[in-house]
Amino acid sequence: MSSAQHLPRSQIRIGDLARRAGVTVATLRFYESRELIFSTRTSGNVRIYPLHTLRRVAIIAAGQRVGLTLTQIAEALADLPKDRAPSQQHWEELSSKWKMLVDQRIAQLHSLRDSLDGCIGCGCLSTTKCSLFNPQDEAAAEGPGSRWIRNFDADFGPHES
Amino acid sequence: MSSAQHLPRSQIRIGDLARRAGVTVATLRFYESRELIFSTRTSGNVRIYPLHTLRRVAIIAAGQRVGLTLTQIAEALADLPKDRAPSQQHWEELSSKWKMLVDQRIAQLHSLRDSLDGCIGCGCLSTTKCSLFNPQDEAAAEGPGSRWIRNFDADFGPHES
DNA sequence: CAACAAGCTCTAGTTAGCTTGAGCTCAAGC
DNA sequence: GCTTGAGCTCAAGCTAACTAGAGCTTGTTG
Repeated sequence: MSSAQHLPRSQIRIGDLARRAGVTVATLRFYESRELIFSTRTSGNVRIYPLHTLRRVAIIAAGQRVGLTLTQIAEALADLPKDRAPSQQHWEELSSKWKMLVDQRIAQLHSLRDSLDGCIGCGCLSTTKCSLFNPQDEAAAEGPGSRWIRNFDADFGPHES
Repeated sequence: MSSAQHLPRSQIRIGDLARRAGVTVATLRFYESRELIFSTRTSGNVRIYPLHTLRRVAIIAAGQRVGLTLTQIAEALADLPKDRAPSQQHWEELSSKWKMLVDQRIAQLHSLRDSLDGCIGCGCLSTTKCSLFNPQDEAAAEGPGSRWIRNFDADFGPHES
């Protein structure tokens, strides 16, 4: 089971896929368990991936870069054919969608930056007055670890400390 | 231990703090365990926070919005006085630093978007030519290949701030 | 034929940021 | 004097995306 001499060029075993895709074999098995990629097995139960899985893994990485969770990526990938490389049209749809998400995220960060800008001179940090603490851009809480600001319902009261 | 009649206005119990800050009491206790906020105790072991803790919590939320981890936020907060509200200068320093981080992040997203832009018209999905997919694939030849995606976010960290 | 590399499954651990729940105390009100 | 509500501690659980390790199989090679 070492070098893939007997495999058609269009197929690849997990170790080679991992090396070429730049992830670990464990990650690939994990992706497979999450149904992001698919394999067949040899008689000896060894995973065999179609070569274009390489592309799928690349798309997964791209999706993560965009800020999507694996679940969201899985949904996107579900629209792609499992048995061959995605067509140009497939990819165009996906990448335009993702581009829009990046654009949105950029816009959010711009408004966050503006808030910080405003705050620098201000320093009030008032939950009622300060734009930093009153974002109008309802945000997609992104990943674990980064909750978006929540609504501060009250101000600091009549007697600011 | 119900309504805070007997507390000075400058102090606040955890329940009220939670309500006014828009987080749960559990979260506040968690923040305290992480040394992001501090309390004294009554004879009955009840936490008493200085009122300006409200501001500290607001700053924590702002830091999260910027994309910092609680550890990074704790470092930033360590420069603020524990016993009173931060001065305007404190806040100016903090918010300018954070603004720079947001700017960096925006720049990163811009380059990501440019990659996607390039990819949309291209559709090649070529692992050799496409700037978005450019792992060390295909030219699988070892050697200093393209650094890619996965290290993209790596330098948004606390390293020296 | 034995060694060894590559694969396999399954379970558990990691980090971050909380959340949930059990079980207990304390002070006030009816 | 008992219920109620707010608090307390400690422990465990959760989600995401993996990582690590034990223990076993498979298949090629010297």
